Amino acid sequence: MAPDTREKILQTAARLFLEQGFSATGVSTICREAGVNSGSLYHFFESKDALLVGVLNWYEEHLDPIVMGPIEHAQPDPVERIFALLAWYRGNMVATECRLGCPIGNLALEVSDTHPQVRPHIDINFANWSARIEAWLNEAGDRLPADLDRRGLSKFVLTVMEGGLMQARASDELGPFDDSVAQLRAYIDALLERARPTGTTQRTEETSA
Amino acid sequence: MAPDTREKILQTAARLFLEQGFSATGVSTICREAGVNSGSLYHFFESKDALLVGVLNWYEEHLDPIVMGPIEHAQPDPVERIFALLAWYRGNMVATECRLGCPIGNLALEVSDTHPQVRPHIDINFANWSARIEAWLNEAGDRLPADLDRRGLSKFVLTVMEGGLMQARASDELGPFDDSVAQLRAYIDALLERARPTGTTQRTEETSA
DNA sequence: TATATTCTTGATTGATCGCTCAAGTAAGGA
DNA sequence: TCCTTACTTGAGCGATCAATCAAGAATATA
Repeated sequence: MAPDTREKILQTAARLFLEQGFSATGVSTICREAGVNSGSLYHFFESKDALLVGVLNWYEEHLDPIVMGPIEHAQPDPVERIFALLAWYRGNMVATECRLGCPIGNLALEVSDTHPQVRPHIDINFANWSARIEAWLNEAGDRLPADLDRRGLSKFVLTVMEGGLMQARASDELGPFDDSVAQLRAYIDALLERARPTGTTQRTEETSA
Repeated sequence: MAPDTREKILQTAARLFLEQGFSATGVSTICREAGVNSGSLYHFFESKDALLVGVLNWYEEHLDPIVMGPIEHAQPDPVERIFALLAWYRGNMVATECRLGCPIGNLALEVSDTHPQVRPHIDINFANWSARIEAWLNEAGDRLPADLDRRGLSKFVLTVMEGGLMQARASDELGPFDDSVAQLRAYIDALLERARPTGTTQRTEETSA
């Protein structure tokens, strides 16, 4: 009968780190918003840094059930799934008026250098994300060129997502994100075209010969 | 005969914000490392936030003389210039063992939401950066398809740079950055190929017919 | 030289920082 | 019932935070 105090602390900290950043968020604020005393927080986490690791583990555990799972279920086509995922992040930016962005990306730039013991946990989150993209690319089989570096392309998709979100937040406009996704679409369309047997054309999905 | 105290403060603050982040850097640390008393700092900057704006103005003024200018001079080909620029950032990452990254990108994620009066100054830095890329793409003329969205592609190049640096820092490896640049290269190669008159081939630069 | 302005000194402010701890309550097993 | 462990309480620790200010030094103009 473990209390949900720990979970409440994790979710509150995750939200505040996303809204304000790690350094700018005080432990006292986390306690107040979680409705918990500092002694309880330090019962479950030995330091603010340990709490940050807990938050990153929380994200690692919830990527599939919250993000990847629903998208895989909603979009059967592995290539379109990539753009459905990017559209999911776009939807978050619309809902927040170009705020927040990606919690892992934010922490990556804030603490990778200063907290070397935390960095690997950020790395794992990114690795899991792009590994799922790589699996989708493999699922696409010979619709993509045989000599394509699918692992490299999977990291490229993450690059596009993070870089697009960054510029969207900086400009307070979705334009740069949409521009980036459009360029990625053009690139992947060119890859699909290159892998297509000569003499065939395709405009909508599931058309062959 | 304005003293160089202000400049010393700006450069010290820029370095510390890059190494530690904005929130994690104390004003007292800036003063100590700049060899200045806090009263002097607050004589030139009315607050820590105003100092941050000063740092962003400093970056805006130095992008051309420090980064873009030398690269334009060293690489005459406008398309190769893009990859020379990316190689310049890669060189910084090699020199710092995958630390620091881009100072503007770091600040973009840390303060865009919490300091709305600072965000436009980040936006300007990004806009200047991608505007230069756009000028290079225009310089490439009909080597690129006429219907290409060159402004969108210029933002895409910034996306690739920032996303690649982020993953390089998170993984402590240049791999994801190199992967991303390689995918961008493949995309731009495809664009060059598409714009090439039929019946011609090209492998090295400055070859025609 | 006289005067005004610019810049520097550095101690000090109240607030907040991450964190501790002794005491107390709750819950489970025997 | 007794004992142990798990968890909570909340005041309080020393340190550091961003920022202030009265005083003085340096500099420029006249």
